[in-house]
Amino acid sequence: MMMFADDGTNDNRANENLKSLTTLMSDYHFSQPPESMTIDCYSHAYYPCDPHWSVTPTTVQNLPLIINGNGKAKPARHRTASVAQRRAANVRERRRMFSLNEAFDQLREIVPIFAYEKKLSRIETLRLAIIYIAFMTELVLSGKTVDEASLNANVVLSQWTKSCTYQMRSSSICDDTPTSCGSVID
DNA sequence: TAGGCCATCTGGTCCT
DNA sequence: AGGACCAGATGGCCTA
Repeated sequence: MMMFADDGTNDNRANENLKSLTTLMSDYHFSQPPESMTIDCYSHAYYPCDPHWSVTPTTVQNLPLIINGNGKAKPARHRTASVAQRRAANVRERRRMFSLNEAFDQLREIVPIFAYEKKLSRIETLRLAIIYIAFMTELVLSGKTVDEASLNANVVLSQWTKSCTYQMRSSSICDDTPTSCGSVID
């Protein structure tokens, strides 16, 4: 369920998201739950009523035990969130994801791409960043002088990213590790 | 039309 | 108790 209007282009998505977020910060706007849902259900229509959530506080005496990572049993946490609290959590989550996407945008500006006319997806950005870091590390460890490195780095890096982005697009050469692209410093 | 990508909602867990 | 973080689920949009 899309809560926001989506113009369908990546170029405008960030601005649209920013506007949507700004709107949400000042005036919550949520779709209403279907009439078929009970009052105890939250606005999200995908989920049925969860007995572990309640709009009214209750005791924890009758809650089921859950086993945590240490193998210890403890009472399931009874969430006594109101609809307003759940919606506030949704807003926080949207804000968090917006922040995450901002960081991805910053990373896209840093990672060099020469042959990629399309905006890098998040996973492509991460993979290319990993490879880029490996490349620069290898450059430093190669023992070349600063002048040699600066003289050759752009050329080598350009050729390398052209190859890598092309192959990344057509298949998944960089799926595994940075070393899968091989050494680029000779 | 299938698959990839993304935004969003949600509940669980951990931390303060 | 509440917030941050995370992963699963879902639906919309876009592209090959």
